[in-house]
Amino acid sequence: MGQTNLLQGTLDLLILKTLTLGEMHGLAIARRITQMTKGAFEVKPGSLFPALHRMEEAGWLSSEWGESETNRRAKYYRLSKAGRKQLKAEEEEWGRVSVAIALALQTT
Amino acid sequence: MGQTNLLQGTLDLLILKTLTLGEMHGLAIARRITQMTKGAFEVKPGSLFPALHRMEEAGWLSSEWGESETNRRAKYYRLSKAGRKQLKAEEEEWGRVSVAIALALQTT
DNA sequence: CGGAGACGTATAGACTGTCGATATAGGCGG
DNA sequence: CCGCCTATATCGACAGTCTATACGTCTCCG
Repeated sequence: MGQTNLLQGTLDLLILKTLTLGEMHGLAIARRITQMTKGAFEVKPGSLFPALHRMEEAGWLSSEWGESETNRRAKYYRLSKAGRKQLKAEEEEWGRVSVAIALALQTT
Repeated sequence: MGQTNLLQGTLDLLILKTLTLGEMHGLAIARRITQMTKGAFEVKPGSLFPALHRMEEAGWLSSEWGESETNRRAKYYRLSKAGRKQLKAEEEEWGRVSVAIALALQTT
Protein backbone atom coordinates (compact mmCIF):
# COMPACT_ATOMS: atom_id res chain seq x y z
CA MET A 1 0.00 0.00 0.00
CA GLY A 2 1.58 3.23 -1.16
CA GLN A 3 1.29 6.36 0.91
CA THR A 4 -0.23 9.34 -0.87
CA ASN A 5 -2.09 7.48 -3.57
CA LEU A 6 -4.26 9.91 -5.36
CA LEU A 7 -7.79 8.84 -6.00
CA GLN A 8 -8.15 7.31 -9.42
CA GLY A 9 -10.15 9.56 -11.66
CA THR A 10 -9.17 12.81 -10.03
CA LEU A 11 -5.99 13.32 -11.98
CA ASP A 12 -7.74 14.37 -15.18
CA LEU A 13 -9.80 16.86 -13.24
CA LEU A 14 -6.76 18.39 -11.61
CA ILE A 15 -4.85 18.62 -14.87
CA LEU A 16 -7.74 20.26 -16.66
CA LYS A 17 -8.24 22.71 -13.84
CA THR A 18 -4.55 23.56 -13.75
CA LEU A 19 -4.53 24.36 -17.43
CA THR A 20 -7.21 27.00 -16.97
CA LEU A 21 -4.36 29.05 -15.50
CA GLY A 22 -2.71 29.13 -18.90
CA GLU A 23 -0.63 26.85 -21.06
CA MET A 24 1.99 24.88 -19.23
CA HIS A 25 4.43 22.05 -19.80
CA GLY A 26 4.14 18.64 -18.14
CA LEU A 27 6.30 18.89 -15.04
CA ALA A 28 5.08 22.41 -14.44
CA ILE A 29 1.54 21.05 -14.31
CA ALA A 30 2.61 18.46 -11.77
CA ARG A 31 4.31 21.08 -9.62
CA ARG A 32 1.31 23.33 -9.83
CA ILE A 33 -0.99 20.57 -8.67
CA THR A 34 1.21 19.86 -5.69
CA GLN A 35 1.14 23.55 -4.91
CA MET A 36 -2.61 24.05 -5.41
CA THR A 37 -3.36 21.16 -3.09
CA LYS A 38 -0.86 22.31 -0.48
CA GLY A 39 1.27 19.25 -0.97
CA ALA A 40 -1.53 16.73 -0.59
CA PHE A 41 -0.98 15.33 -4.08
CA GLU A 42 2.25 14.50 -5.75
CA VAL A 43 1.86 13.55 -9.38
CA LYS A 44 4.60 11.20 -10.52
CA PRO A 45 5.93 11.28 -14.08
CA GLY A 46 4.75 7.72 -14.62
CA SER A 47 1.19 8.88 -13.98
CA LEU A 48 1.42 12.32 -15.50
CA PHE A 49 2.58 11.61 -19.02
CA PRO A 50 0.25 8.72 -19.77
CA ALA A 51 -2.57 10.96 -18.57
CA LEU A 52 -1.50 13.87 -20.75
CA HIS A 53 -1.24 11.65 -23.81
CA ARG A 54 -4.57 10.06 -23.13
CA MET A 55 -6.21 13.42 -22.72
CA GLU A 56 -4.64 14.81 -25.85
CA GLU A 57 -5.82 11.71 -27.69
CA ALA A 58 -9.30 12.44 -26.38
CA GLY A 59 -9.07 15.94 -27.80
CA TRP A 60 -9.18 17.79 -24.50
CA LEU A 61 -5.69 19.22 -24.86
CA SER A 62 -3.49 20.43 -27.64
CA SER A 63 0.26 20.57 -27.39
CA GLU A 64 3.16 22.37 -28.95
CA TRP A 65 6.91 22.12 -28.48
CA GLY A 66 8.62 25.09 -26.98
CA GLU A 67 11.26 26.04 -24.49
CA SER A 68 10.90 26.02 -20.74
CA GLU A 69 11.94 28.91 -18.49
CA THR A 70 15.17 27.01 -17.92
CA ASN A 71 15.97 26.63 -21.61
CA ARG A 72 14.99 23.01 -21.88
CA ARG A 73 12.82 21.72 -24.65
CA ALA A 74 9.33 21.26 -23.29
CA LYS A 75 5.93 20.40 -24.61
CA TYR A 76 3.34 23.00 -23.77
CA TYR A 77 -0.23 21.90 -23.21
CA ARG A 78 -3.31 24.01 -23.65
CA LEU A 79 -6.99 23.40 -22.98
CA SER A 80 -9.13 22.87 -26.04
CA LYS A 81 -12.77 23.77 -26.26
CA ALA A 82 -13.68 20.14 -25.67
CA GLY A 83 -11.33 20.21 -22.70
CA ARG A 84 -13.19 23.08 -21.14
CA LYS A 85 -16.42 21.20 -21.61
CA GLN A 86 -14.88 18.12 -20.07
CA LEU A 87 -13.63 20.12 -17.12
CA LYS A 88 -17.09 21.40 -16.46
CA ALA A 89 -18.49 17.88 -16.62
CA GLU A 90 -15.86 16.54 -14.27
CA GLU A 91 -16.35 19.36 -11.81
CA GLU A 92 -20.03 18.57 -11.67
CA GLU A 93 -19.32 14.88 -11.31
CA TRP A 94 -16.92 15.61 -8.48
CA GLY A 95 -19.58 17.71 -6.79
CA ARG A 96 -22.08 14.88 -6.96
CA VAL A 97 -19.60 12.32 -5.70
CA SER A 98 -18.25 14.35 -2.81
CA VAL A 99 -21.72 15.34 -1.64
CA ALA A 100 -22.85 11.73 -1.80
CA ILE A 101 -19.93 10.51 0.25
CA ALA A 102 -20.23 13.31 2.76
CA LEU A 103 -23.85 12.31 3.11
CA ALA A 104 -22.92 8.71 3.77
CA LEU A 105 -20.23 9.62 6.26
CA GLN A 106 -22.41 11.83 8.36
CA THR A 107 -25.02 9.12 8.70
CA THR A 108 -25.16 8.23 12.33
CA MET B 1 -17.83 4.95 -20.55
CA GLY B 2 -20.22 3.68 -17.93
CA GLN B 3 -22.60 6.10 -16.30
CA THR B 4 -22.35 6.27 -12.54
CA ASN B 5 -18.83 4.99 -12.13
CA LEU B 6 -17.92 5.31 -8.55
CA LEU B 7 -14.51 6.64 -7.71
CA GLN B 8 -12.03 3.88 -7.17
CA GLY B 9 -11.06 3.64 -3.57
CA THR B 10 -14.30 4.91 -2.13
CA LEU B 11 -16.06 1.57 -2.10
CA ASP B 12 -14.17 0.24 0.90
CA LEU B 13 -14.92 3.38 2.81
CA LEU B 14 -18.63 3.15 2.08
CA ILE B 15 -18.82 -0.52 2.99
CA LEU B 16 -17.01 0.03 6.26
CA LYS B 17 -19.23 2.94 7.12
CA THR B 18 -22.36 0.99 6.28
CA LEU B 19 -21.37 -1.81 8.60
CA THR B 20 -21.21 0.54 11.55
CA LEU B 21 -25.00 0.38 11.38
CA GLY B 22 -24.82 -3.28 12.33
CA GLU B 23 -24.12 -6.58 10.64
CA MET B 24 -25.58 -6.98 7.21
CA HIS B 25 -25.41 -9.32 4.24
CA GLY B 26 -23.89 -8.39 0.89
CA LEU B 27 -26.78 -7.14 -1.16
CA ALA B 28 -28.22 -5.37 1.85
CA ILE B 29 -24.97 -3.42 2.12
CA ALA B 30 -25.23 -2.44 -1.52
CA ARG B 31 -28.82 -1.30 -1.11
CA ARG B 32 -27.92 0.65 2.00
CA ILE B 33 -25.14 2.47 0.16
CA THR B 34 -27.48 3.44 -2.64
CA GLN B 35 -29.90 4.69 -0.04
CA MET B 36 -27.34 6.58 2.08
CA THR B 37 -26.04 8.39 -0.97
CA LYS B 38 -29.53 9.18 -2.22
CA GLY B 39 -29.05 7.05 -5.30
CA ALA B 40 -25.75 8.58 -6.36
CA PHE B 41 -23.93 5.25 -6.12
CA GLU B 42 -25.09 1.89 -7.29
CA VAL B 43 -22.81 -0.90 -6.23
CA LYS B 44 -22.96 -3.81 -8.66
CA PRO B 45 -22.50 -7.39 -7.50
CA GLY B 46 -19.37 -7.71 -9.60
CA SER B 47 -17.78 -4.93 -7.57
CA LEU B 48 -19.33 -5.71 -4.23
CA PHE B 49 -18.33 -9.31 -3.68
CA PRO B 50 -14.70 -9.03 -4.70
CA ALA B 51 -14.49 -6.05 -2.35
CA LEU B 52 -16.07 -7.93 0.54
CA HIS B 53 -13.76 -10.88 0.05
CA ARG B 54 -10.74 -8.65 -0.18
CA MET B 55 -11.71 -6.80 2.97
CA GLU B 56 -12.36 -10.00 4.88
CA GLU B 57 -8.99 -11.26 3.71
CA ALA B 58 -7.49 -8.06 5.08
CA GLY B 59 -9.12 -8.76 8.42
CA TRP B 60 -11.44 -5.77 8.43
CA LEU B 61 -14.59 -7.86 8.34
CA SER B 62 -15.73 -11.16 9.70
CA SER B 63 -18.57 -13.14 8.19
CA GLU B 64 -21.01 -15.80 9.14
CA TRP B 65 -23.68 -17.65 7.21
CA GLY B 66 -27.23 -17.04 8.23
CA GLU B 67 -30.67 -16.45 6.84
CA SER B 68 -31.95 -13.24 5.33
CA GLU B 69 -35.24 -11.62 6.23
CA THR B 70 -36.68 -13.32 3.18
CA ASN B 71 -35.48 -16.78 4.16
CA ARG B 72 -32.57 -17.03 1.74
CA ARG B 73 -29.16 -18.15 2.82
CA ALA B 74 -27.01 -15.07 3.24
CA LYS B 75 -23.56 -14.26 4.52
CA TYR B 76 -23.61 -11.67 7.25
CA TYR B 77 -20.66 -9.32 7.55
CA ARG B 78 -19.56 -7.52 10.67
CA LEU B 79 -16.87 -4.93 11.35
CA SER B 80 -13.82 -6.20 13.18
CA LYS B 81 -11.68 -4.12 15.46
CA ALA B 82 -9.16 -3.70 12.66
CA GLY B 83 -12.05 -2.70 10.42
CA ARG B 84 -13.03 0.11 12.73
CA LYS B 85 -9.47 1.31 12.74
CA GLN B 86 -9.35 1.10 8.97
CA LEU B 87 -12.59 3.06 8.70
CA LYS B 88 -11.15 5.82 10.82
CA ALA B 89 -8.04 5.94 8.65
CA GLU B 90 -10.06 6.05 5.45
CA GLU B 91 -12.35 8.74 6.77
CA GLU B 92 -9.35 10.88 7.54
CA GLU B 93 -7.82 10.13 4.18
CA TRP B 94 -11.05 11.10 2.49
CA GLY B 95 -11.08 14.34 4.42
CA ARG B 96 -7.57 15.21 3.27
CA VAL B 97 -8.33 14.32 -0.32
CA SER B 98 -11.62 16.15 -0.59
CA VAL B 99 -10.21 19.27 1.02
CA ALA B 100 -7.24 19.20 -1.31
CA ILE B 101 -9.41 18.91 -4.40
CA ALA B 102 -11.85 21.54 -3.20
CA LEU B 103 -8.84 23.78 -2.71
CA ALA B 104 -7.65 23.17 -6.25
CA LEU B 105 -11.08 23.70 -7.76
CA GLN B 106 -11.68 27.02 -6.09
CA THR B 107 -8.39 28.36 -7.39
CA THR B 108 -9.20 31.20 -9.70
C1' DC C 1 -47.31 -28.93 -8.33
C1' DG C 2 -44.76 -26.87 -11.52
C1' DG C 3 -42.77 -23.00 -13.60
C1' DA C 4 -41.40 -17.93 -13.29
C1' DG C 5 -39.14 -14.75 -11.12
C1' DA C 6 -36.81 -12.63 -7.31
C1' DC C 7 -33.05 -13.05 -3.94
C1' DG C 8 -28.36 -13.90 -2.73
C1' DT C 9 -23.76 -15.23 -3.69
C1' DA C 10 -20.11 -16.01 -6.86
C1' DT C 11 -16.52 -15.82 -10.66
C1' DA C 12 -14.26 -15.00 -15.06
C1' DG C 13 -12.52 -11.72 -18.43
C1' DA C 14 -11.81 -7.28 -20.17
C1' DC C 15 -10.32 -2.84 -19.28
C1' DT C 16 -8.47 1.25 -17.17
C1' DG C 17 -5.44 3.92 -14.55
C1' DT C 18 -1.55 4.41 -11.24
C1' DC C 19 3.02 3.35 -9.76
C1' DG C 20 8.04 2.20 -9.68
C1' DA C 21 11.81 1.80 -12.42
C1' DT C 22 14.34 3.02 -16.05
C1' DA C 23 15.75 5.54 -20.26
C1' DT C 24 17.03 9.37 -23.21
C1' DA C 25 18.52 14.03 -24.22
C1' DG C 26 20.14 18.56 -23.59
C1' DG C 27 21.64 22.57 -20.67
C1' DC C 28 24.42 24.32 -16.94
C1' DG C 29 28.17 24.75 -13.72
C1' DG C 30 32.55 23.54 -11.68
C1' DC D 1 34.13 17.15 -19.86
C1' DC D 2 31.58 15.22 -16.34
C1' DG D 3 27.96 15.12 -13.16
C1' DC D 4 23.52 17.06 -12.02
C1' DC D 5 19.16 18.95 -12.94
C1' DT D 6 15.22 19.45 -16.08
C1' DA D 7 11.95 17.35 -19.08
C1' DT D 8 9.75 13.86 -21.66
C1' DA D 9 8.88 9.09 -22.30
C1' DT D 10 7.74 4.06 -21.87
C1' DC D 11 7.32 -0.51 -19.78
C1' DG D 12 5.60 -4.00 -16.70
C1' DA D 13 3.30 -4.95 -12.53
C1' DC D 14 -0.72 -4.40 -10.06
C1' DA D 15 -5.20 -3.16 -8.21
C1' DG D 16 -9.94 -2.38 -8.60
C1' DT D 17 -14.23 -1.90 -11.28
C1' DC D 18 -17.53 -3.41 -14.78
C1' DT D 19 -20.21 -6.60 -17.76
C1' DA D 20 -21.87 -10.82 -18.21
C1' DT D 21 -22.95 -15.09 -16.69
C1' DA D 22 -23.95 -18.75 -13.47
C1' DC D 23 -26.22 -21.37 -9.84
C1' DG D 24 -29.20 -22.58 -5.92
C1' DT D 25 -33.36 -21.83 -3.39
C1' DC D 26 -37.39 -19.60 -1.73
C1' DT D 27 -42.02 -17.61 -2.89
C1' DC D 28 -45.85 -16.77 -5.46
C1' DC D 29 -49.36 -17.98 -8.64
C1' DG D 30 -51.83 -20.37 -12.02
